[in-house]
Amino acid sequence: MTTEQLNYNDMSVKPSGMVDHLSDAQWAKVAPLLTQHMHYPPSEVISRRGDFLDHSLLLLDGLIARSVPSGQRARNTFVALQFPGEFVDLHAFPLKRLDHDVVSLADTRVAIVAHEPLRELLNGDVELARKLWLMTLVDASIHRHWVMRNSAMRALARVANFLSEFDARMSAAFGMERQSLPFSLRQTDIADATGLTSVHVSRTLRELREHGCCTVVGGKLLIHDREGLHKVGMFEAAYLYVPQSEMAP
Amino acid sequence: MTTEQLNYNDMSVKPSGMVDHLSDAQWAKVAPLLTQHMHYPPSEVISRRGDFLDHSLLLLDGLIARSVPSGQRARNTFVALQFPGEFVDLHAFPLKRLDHDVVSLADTRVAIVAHEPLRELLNGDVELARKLWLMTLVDASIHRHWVMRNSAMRALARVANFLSEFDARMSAAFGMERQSLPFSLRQTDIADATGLTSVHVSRTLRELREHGCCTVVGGKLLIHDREGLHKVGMFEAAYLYVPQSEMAP
DNA sequence: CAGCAAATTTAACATTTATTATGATTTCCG
DNA sequence: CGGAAATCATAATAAATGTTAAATTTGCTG
Repeated sequence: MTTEQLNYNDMSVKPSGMVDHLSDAQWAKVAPLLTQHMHYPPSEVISRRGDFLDHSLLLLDGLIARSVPSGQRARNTFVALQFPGEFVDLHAFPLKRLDHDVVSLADTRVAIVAHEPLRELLNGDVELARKLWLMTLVDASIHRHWVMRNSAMRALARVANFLSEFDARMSAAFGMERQSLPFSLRQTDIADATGLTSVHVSRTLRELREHGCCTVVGGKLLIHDREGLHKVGMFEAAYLYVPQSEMAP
Repeated sequence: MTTEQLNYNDMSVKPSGMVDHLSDAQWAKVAPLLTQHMHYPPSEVISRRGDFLDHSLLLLDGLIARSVPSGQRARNTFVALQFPGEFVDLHAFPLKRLDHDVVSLADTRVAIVAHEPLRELLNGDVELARKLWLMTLVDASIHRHWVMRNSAMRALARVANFLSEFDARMSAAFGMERQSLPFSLRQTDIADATGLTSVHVSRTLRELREHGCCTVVGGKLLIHDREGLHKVGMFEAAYLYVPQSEMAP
């Protein structure tokens, strides 16, 4: 569908996105561990809460949610989304036990990193180990932002901020900003991610549309006015710690 | 703010709490780095969002909030609390730049770990480095729980769950469960941590009192019915990854 | 293309939580 | 001990969001 996909098939080329925190030399050490790929259709549970994992996943293409049972409703709550070029559950390497489900939200391709060879690699490369540590800490920074967003922002700003983050992280994954992004989330998924009901998400998206900010339609997110969207959502990207090479195109 | 120089012996006993993830031998390596102590009165800003840190803090006594400007209101939002025996901002070691303020919520003592000697120590001890990585990942797991709590639980369950976590983490810090805990949070602090208004927190605490679960009064949290409190708050402690020695007394 | 299932939109209404304001209580200091 | 400031409690009201249900649209599959 897009040229970016071609790059991901060849693991010798470092994907854009989070793994851009790694130098080319570091990527050259990690890539040989990514021998096995998997493909999932949307809405597949890839790993389950409570599982003890002996491997982690690098997301190559598609979209993944990290999901926990919701406090009171029938739905789930998304505690994180992962975009192409990001590790999905690297925290399972030190932590072992998973505290959330891993669910595909699109046609999704991942590469598997077994923990045993990863341990050996990292034992011999302190700098690389620190980079991987850093990547999990960027995840944590994003978690903190989600706490703020879902605790302290009203629906309109909340959804605008969420979509701004989606846009920014997709831009990092693509290596460029776009006016039209693939968007495989349903409104119930936006609801799960923002702590709103899907009915209210529908109302809120209409508002954003009427504001002239953006439109979600037909599996696409159309950004009409990025600056306006950021303003409504009070969006500032610092918490994403996007690597340098992404910022200067 | 006051400074104290400590000798090596004061830190030779490993505190309870999060650092219990370390073996005694590992603690013996970390303790010599904790030469400088600081003391803060309540409501002091210890580090600021945007700061580039060359050190991290280990909380010895008191309570600390990690706080960000709130999305829309005049208040702040707490994205994390740290308890004695926990590192406050160890993530600043790989990440450098702080994305939140660090604020004392009680009379608070911390030990300072400079990053430079820490780097040298960790370069020579892969296992220890992995343990510190793990500690920051437990923080991240707690962040995810906060996302769920503040996104998907109603006020009563939310506050009950929050107080259950407070109890559980204080128990880990003390090395034992208590019926009466020091509780230096004001109702506005609970509001900042749960994404409610202080007025609604007041109502909610009354409800918990009337349920016979617990009472917050006079700087103390009195647990009348721990099981009932957990039930109202749907609290399950797995996400805290409390080290073994804490669980089996 | 028909027909079905899923997803979205809309409306009416209910509930939860926020806001504002005021009085009561506690805490802190001199 | 007294008085000021902070904190907490409560009430009345407003606003935001949830709930339920039905109509509409979309997308998919045969």
